[in-house]
Amino acid sequence: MEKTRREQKREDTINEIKAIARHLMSEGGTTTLSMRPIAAEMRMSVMGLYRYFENRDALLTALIADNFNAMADAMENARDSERSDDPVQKLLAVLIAYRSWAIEHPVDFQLNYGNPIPGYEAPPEITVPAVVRSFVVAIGLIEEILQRGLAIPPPHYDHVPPPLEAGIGTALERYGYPVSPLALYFAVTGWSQLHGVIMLELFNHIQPLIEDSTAYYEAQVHNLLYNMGVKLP
Amino acid sequence: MEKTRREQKREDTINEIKAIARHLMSEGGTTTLSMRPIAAEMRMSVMGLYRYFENRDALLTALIADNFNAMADAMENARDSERSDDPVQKLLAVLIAYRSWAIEHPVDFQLNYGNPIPGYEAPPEITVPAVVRSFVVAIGLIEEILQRGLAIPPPHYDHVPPPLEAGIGTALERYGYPVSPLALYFAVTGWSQLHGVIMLELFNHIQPLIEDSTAYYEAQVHNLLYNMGVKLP
DNA sequence: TGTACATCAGTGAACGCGCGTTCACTGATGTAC
DNA sequence: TGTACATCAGTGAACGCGCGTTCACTGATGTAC
Repeated sequence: MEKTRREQKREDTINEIKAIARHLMSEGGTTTLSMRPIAAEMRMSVMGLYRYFENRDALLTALIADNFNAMADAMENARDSERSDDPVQKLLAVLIAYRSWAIEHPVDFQLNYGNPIPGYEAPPEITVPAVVRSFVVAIGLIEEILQRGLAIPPPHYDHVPPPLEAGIGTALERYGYPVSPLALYFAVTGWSQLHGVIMLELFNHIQPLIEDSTAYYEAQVHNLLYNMGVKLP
Repeated sequence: MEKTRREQKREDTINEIKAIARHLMSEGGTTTLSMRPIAAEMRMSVMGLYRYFENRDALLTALIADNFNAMADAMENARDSERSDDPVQKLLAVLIAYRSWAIEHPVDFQLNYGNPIPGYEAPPEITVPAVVRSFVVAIGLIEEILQRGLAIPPPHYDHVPPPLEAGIGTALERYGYPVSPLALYFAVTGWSQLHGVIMLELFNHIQPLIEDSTAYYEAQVHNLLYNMGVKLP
């Protein structure tokens, strides 16, 4: 079914609204996004916007959903376009792509992972599947690395710490993803470690100590893999 | 010199304003703090507040300075009240105290490390010394651990990665703190890793995967030390 | 192909609200002699 | 100890602004016959 002119124009307008919203957030922060400046920027009355989004929260939800999907796209793309078949190389590419996306889209990353917006809560049925998508990319590669014996974790790190076993088990059941508990544990560990690097960089906290934050992130990624017992070239 | 009744009352009022500001931020977020609700909560006219803080930004600055100092207090206190003389035990206590402070003061932590507040920038001459204080606690213990040979870092982690040497060197000169580059590098690494864990916990991102976030944090702290080559009991 | 009608895009005034800050003020507390 | 004065705490109206959303509307685009 082809798009009518009207449908096409509608889609364009929606994208324009989103783009302007992102731009305004880059200047005024994510937590104070408001409809009126968007309308002004578009040379349109405020109420015109309500033809496209039921209210401000609906616009936020659309932006957040876009962001999670774009991030997952970037990660999947990094995995699939890595020349080597080595899952270690693929994982490296995916983790690098994760930060690249965040640094190239600081406001979008902030909208998803920064302060909650007062009075707004993202509907889980929208966000959870999108988050799971990007998580699956990393965890799939970790599982493959473990199964193929490409990593030999040291004794203190070759098992899920006992107090965490229950929680990890519950999570695996809930999302029904067939993967070992250790792979999930490694994925969470890596996520939280790299998340900190990205957040500190995004808000300029780490720059006074580290000049080259790209090199710093890469060093952290290498540490992560070394500590899992992966042999890097 | 003793405080007059008036001075004492003034101090009390300032503390009351701050406490109410913190409470309001815990409900409405840090980025939308405003003067009028504070005044309302105190059953005072808005303009009364301006006797105590020149404007909203001055109030924010005071809150942020308090936070950094309280955090440094908590860390110094953990170091000094650790029974053992072992710097490894002291470092463990300090790192645990760091998270405890964040979890017990989520809004304060968010104010210092979360989204920047639109239109506001904390004056560095206030924040930098306060941040340095808490950094010094951790890095001093790391340096002692290294000097006393209590940690034998593995080959991939016993030196600052070459692309980072320059930046680390500059930072050491700037702050004039007599410590080895490797100690600073370890401190930054630990900071960024644990920062991620805390941020994800604070905004409820990690809870679906990890039930016991205290145990998770402790596992991360142990990993951190293991990877530095510290022998833990 | 032409026309009547339905749908959609966008307008503009208004409501009720909240914001930081200004200004000129009143009354209470402290101080100097 | 008493009094005149200075300082401080707090008030209340007003300014000019921005916000999300309501309502009733006009004009353009598409569709059915």
